Amino acid sequence: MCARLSRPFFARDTRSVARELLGMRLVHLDPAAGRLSGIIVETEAYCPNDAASHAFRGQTARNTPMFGVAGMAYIYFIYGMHFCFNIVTDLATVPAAVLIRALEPREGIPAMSLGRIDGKTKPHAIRGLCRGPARLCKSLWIDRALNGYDLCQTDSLMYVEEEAPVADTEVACTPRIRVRGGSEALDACWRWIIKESPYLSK
DNA sequence: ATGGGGATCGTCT
DNA sequence: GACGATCCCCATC
Repeated sequence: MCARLSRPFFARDTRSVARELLGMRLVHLDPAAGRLSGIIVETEAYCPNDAASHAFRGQTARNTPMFGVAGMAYIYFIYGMHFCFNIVTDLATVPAAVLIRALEPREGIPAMSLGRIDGKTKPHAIRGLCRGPARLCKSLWIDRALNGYDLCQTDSLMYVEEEAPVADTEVACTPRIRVRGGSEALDACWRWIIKESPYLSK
């Protein structure tokens, strides 16, 4: 119980990692907010040689974490106001990552709601706190400061905790949300969900 | 329940 | 200079 997923878990085929992350617990021990966590219910794989991946056209300043070590956070800023959280996978020389798209909120729910209050955004019902990649970042107090953070250090403040595996019968895969890059990238079923979860995006 | 548009800025062409 | 691995609000049905 309470084992943290270690680097070998992430240093594997990206699609397997995306599938097996379902049901695991993402934890952030935020110095100000305290212990925040949720069960992963929706993921997307961004694979090597994937036209929809930020790494597809080579290394740049933004995507540098994807070229780093498996188990690192890759956090990017999008639409001028949102962050999205990925975990780097596969081998160091083959850039790939899993986007975490939705969580079932578990611990620190009052602090999650607090994190959403920025003067513009209204408080959310629990169901909406982590439903979507940008919403879960906001609720878990994840931002630019954690870009490149290693989730696999023994004293890490952000990590994935092992939970009971989710059976194949509870899982489905679909095309990814809002990606570009040609029919192969559009059609590939590289988004994994826990079918009956009420906490999915979209 | 569903759909359109605005917000807002870092990144790459 | 364009646009994005998004979200929220409001209008309409």
